Amino acid sequence: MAYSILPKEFYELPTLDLAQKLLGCLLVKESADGVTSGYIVETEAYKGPIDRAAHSFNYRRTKRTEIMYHSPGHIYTYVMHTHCLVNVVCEEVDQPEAVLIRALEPVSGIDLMKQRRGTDNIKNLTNGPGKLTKAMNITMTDYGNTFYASSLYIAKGFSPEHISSGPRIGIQNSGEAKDYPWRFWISGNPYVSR
DNA sequence: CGGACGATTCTCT
DNA sequence: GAGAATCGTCCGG
Repeated sequence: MAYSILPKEFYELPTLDLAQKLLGCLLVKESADGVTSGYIVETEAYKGPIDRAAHSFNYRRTKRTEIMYHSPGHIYTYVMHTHCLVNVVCEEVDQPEAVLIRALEPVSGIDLMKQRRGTDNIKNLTNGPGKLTKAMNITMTDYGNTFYASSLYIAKGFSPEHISSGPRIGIQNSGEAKDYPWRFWISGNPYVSR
């Protein structure tokens, strides 16, 4: 194992804190055709109970959101249109909050990412939540596993010099929640989605 | 069982 | 900036 996997204790932080602490960490996926990895450069926090933009708003509990009620560090994958999105489950059991991973800076397995994405433009491989899952072959089969004990895991990376924050993206119909500044990214990083 | 609805992306204009 | 692609989940009948 070449990377230092973060232990499950790492995830025992408030959602907004964890969303920022995940920036700079290394997301790694081991699959049959190779290993891909990238630094997390952009995240969004979804605080279910009080957040109209979250699937788990007001403790809404369905088959899909069930995993958010589990312990922190679980993997929540979700199919949106034709794409799969990946989240880190946060907070204690029965507290349905999560952090969406929106963008990565490619580190290894770049040729494989290019092949899966059908482009040679490195900046276009993982600069969006649906793009990075395709580049790394993250699918619904990862749903319910954990980021500290599966073929999809998060390892120690670097500490960003400066973090920016702002409103989240793609949630225009979420009332007052659309203005919450719960999107975080590494300032100046060229792989941020927008 | 049918219909509405996206935490998106790509392709034009 | 607008529109289509396209499909699992969820809810109402």
